Amino acid sequence: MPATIRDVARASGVHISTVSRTFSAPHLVNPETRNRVLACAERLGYRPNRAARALITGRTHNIGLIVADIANPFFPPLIKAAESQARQRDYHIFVADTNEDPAVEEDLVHALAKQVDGVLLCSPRMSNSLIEQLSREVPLVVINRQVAGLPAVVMDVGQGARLAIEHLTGLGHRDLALLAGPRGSWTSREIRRSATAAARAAEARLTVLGPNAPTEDGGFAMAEQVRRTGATAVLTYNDLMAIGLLEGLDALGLRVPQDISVVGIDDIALSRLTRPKLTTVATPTAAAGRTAVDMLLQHDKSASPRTGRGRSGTSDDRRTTAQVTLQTELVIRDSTGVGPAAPAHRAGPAAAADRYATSPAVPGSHGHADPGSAAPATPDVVVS
Amino acid sequence: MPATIRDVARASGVHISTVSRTFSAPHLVNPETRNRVLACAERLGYRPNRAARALITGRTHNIGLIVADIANPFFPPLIKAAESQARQRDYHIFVADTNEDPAVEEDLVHALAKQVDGVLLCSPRMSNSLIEQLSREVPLVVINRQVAGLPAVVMDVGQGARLAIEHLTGLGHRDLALLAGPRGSWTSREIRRSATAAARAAEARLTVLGPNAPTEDGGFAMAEQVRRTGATAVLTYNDLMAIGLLEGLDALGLRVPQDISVVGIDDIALSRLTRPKLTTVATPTAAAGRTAVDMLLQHDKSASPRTGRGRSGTSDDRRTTAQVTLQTELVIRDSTGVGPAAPAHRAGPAAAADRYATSPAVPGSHGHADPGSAAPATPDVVVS
DNA sequence: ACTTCTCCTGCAAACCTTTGCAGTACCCCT
DNA sequence: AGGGGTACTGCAAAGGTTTGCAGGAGAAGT
Repeated sequence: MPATIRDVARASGVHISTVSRTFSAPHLVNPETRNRVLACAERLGYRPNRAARALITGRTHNIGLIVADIANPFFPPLIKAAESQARQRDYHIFVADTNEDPAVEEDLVHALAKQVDGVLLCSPRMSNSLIEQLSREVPLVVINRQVAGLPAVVMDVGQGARLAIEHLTGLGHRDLALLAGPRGSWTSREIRRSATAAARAAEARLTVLGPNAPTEDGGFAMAEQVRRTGATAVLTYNDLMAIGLLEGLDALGLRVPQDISVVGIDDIALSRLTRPKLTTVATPTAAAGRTAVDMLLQHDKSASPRTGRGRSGTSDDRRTTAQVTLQTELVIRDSTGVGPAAPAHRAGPAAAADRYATSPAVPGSHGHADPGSAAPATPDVVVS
Repeated sequence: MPATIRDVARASGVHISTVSRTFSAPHLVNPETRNRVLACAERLGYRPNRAARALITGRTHNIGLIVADIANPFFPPLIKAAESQARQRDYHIFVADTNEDPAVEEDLVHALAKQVDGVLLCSPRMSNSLIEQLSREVPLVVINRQVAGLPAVVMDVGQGARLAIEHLTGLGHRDLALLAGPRGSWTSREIRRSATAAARAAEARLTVLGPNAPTEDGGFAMAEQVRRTGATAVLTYNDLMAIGLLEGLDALGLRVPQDISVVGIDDIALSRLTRPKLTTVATPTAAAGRTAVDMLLQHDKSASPRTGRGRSGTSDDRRTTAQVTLQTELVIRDSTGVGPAAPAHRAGPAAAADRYATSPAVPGSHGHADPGSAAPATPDVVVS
């Protein structure tokens, strides 16, 4: 029913190749002819079939973006950044959600494979070997994970976790807990590794609890267990869990930060709205999205315009597969306070602020977060 | 570089059609042959090219889902519901975000057109005529909008707005304000229409402010203007704006609900976490997502397997294009209280609760929202 | 032994484009 | 008049798959 190139050719009395050129290389066709063709196309409502075009050119001008859970506020900023970056380069982004399920993840890569020029794999839960295998099917860029031989952009959560632990031990906490993330998460492993090391260095005890669902519910459910560890400070895999934990602790009658301190990771917009405001590790999600798109597109210059004269030449120009690491920083707000071993003259949530350079500029989105006219509005303290 | 059907055929010594059948109609090929083919395919890492397959079958088994703003918590539940429904029917969903920009919206429909079997257009900002035109290019189901001749699923926000206004006037408010949504939003028009009528019926004054960006910032920015209207109660286009407004009013030193009442629309998860908890109109987003997928797939049975013998037959089986309307309900929490004209013996936020049947069951997601052990935990009051 | 079936496989057209190559027409120079 | 451009257009192959049709082989029925 929809008009094809042939219909337009017939209607305007030219060969289909001329119609094709009218759209993909207008300068090659006589202005007069071109206008006639365009008019017919317009009249018939013709649009080039992108699937057919992709079949022969090998380029779809689409990018797939697979995320673990679209409902996690961590992802939207990344998605939006990727989209705008892609749009600038005349590409479109198709997003898909895996529900944290590795099987769905694999399935989606296959589904996207031939309809996109590459896939951005965000926080994948699959095994490394599977990812490598899939990368032979479609160009891949992984985000929040390192896979040998694949381009990747990771946020340095290891450093962030270290900062968080140092912040807590600096406040006098000696008994720490870590709420780990989901099984298969590279990020969770990094956090655990780094937090463990930092705790050991500070001679503090660290209990790791998990794996857990990286959601509010996941955090809420662990409140009781956290209490049982006797920890006076907790680091969580992400902000959502921290927020759930906040609620859970509240339900248990524990006050934050007086009885127990909580630190999240991600710095989602929501973490500024909780009571108390959440101390957290800020990750540069937007930058990650942009970078990933750039890496994919750059690596992608080696198009395959028709098979040409066969597999001659050195098609294996697997140039240095870059791995970009983005820095993180600690944003100190109100959910962390002094611990039992703290110097006596210090007290209150913000007591530790003076240990660091005070740069009140916080890179977040909501400029109005600290209205200024209302409560004292302690500015965020940022450590990096 | 990736293996094609021809490679597999050559390797297993059969014709390509046999390979094709091995994958798309296994029962038609001798088990022995089939195994040989499968083995070769496995060895070569062959995967059918979905684009090529779509070209000839006319079916991609993909569905496009276009939303206005993926960062708005309203959408993820809808997306997830659509995804799981689609997955059940062996379809994949590709999501794209328009940034609230009608031009991007149109562009995306074109980009998706030939790569999906249909597009779910969620809260479109385009003109009706443009939508109709696009619907000739690819099957469309619109969500949160009514377009003549197109299948649609809408949530009855009109009814919701009416309930909200009646709730407020019932509490004794006589001066109301409405924070409208973005230009081009059908939902916003519906709300406005219905709210105006309800206010008139109750002989209350209603000031409409807008259009506004449907975000926290959008709500925050209007606090001052709301105050200037002298209204004692406000209804907002969505929860995000209501939450922003809450912050804005707080910054102005106005107390909610003592000085001013606020009602949102959507009942996003976040609205249960604000202080005070937000009174809001709950919309059945998940059901909408599921329904939309079903409508698309059902309307889609009329596949076009090859052009066959031409345009014979009655291809114009444009069967009754259904329009489904989903009910909404009012969830009364703590952001609404009595107004100046209220009976004297009533006071406090929950004072109006007894006016309605008290059904504490709220359909939301977070089962732990009311821990029970903590504060009195007033259960949500639901009106529908 | 002949027909009729069933089961399997191959052939080739079709889907909608893009693009290298070749051909035509015309103009400009010398 | 002849040579060399330039500007445009047509031809046909190619991309990877599906599928109606027909043919071959063997089994079963008469």
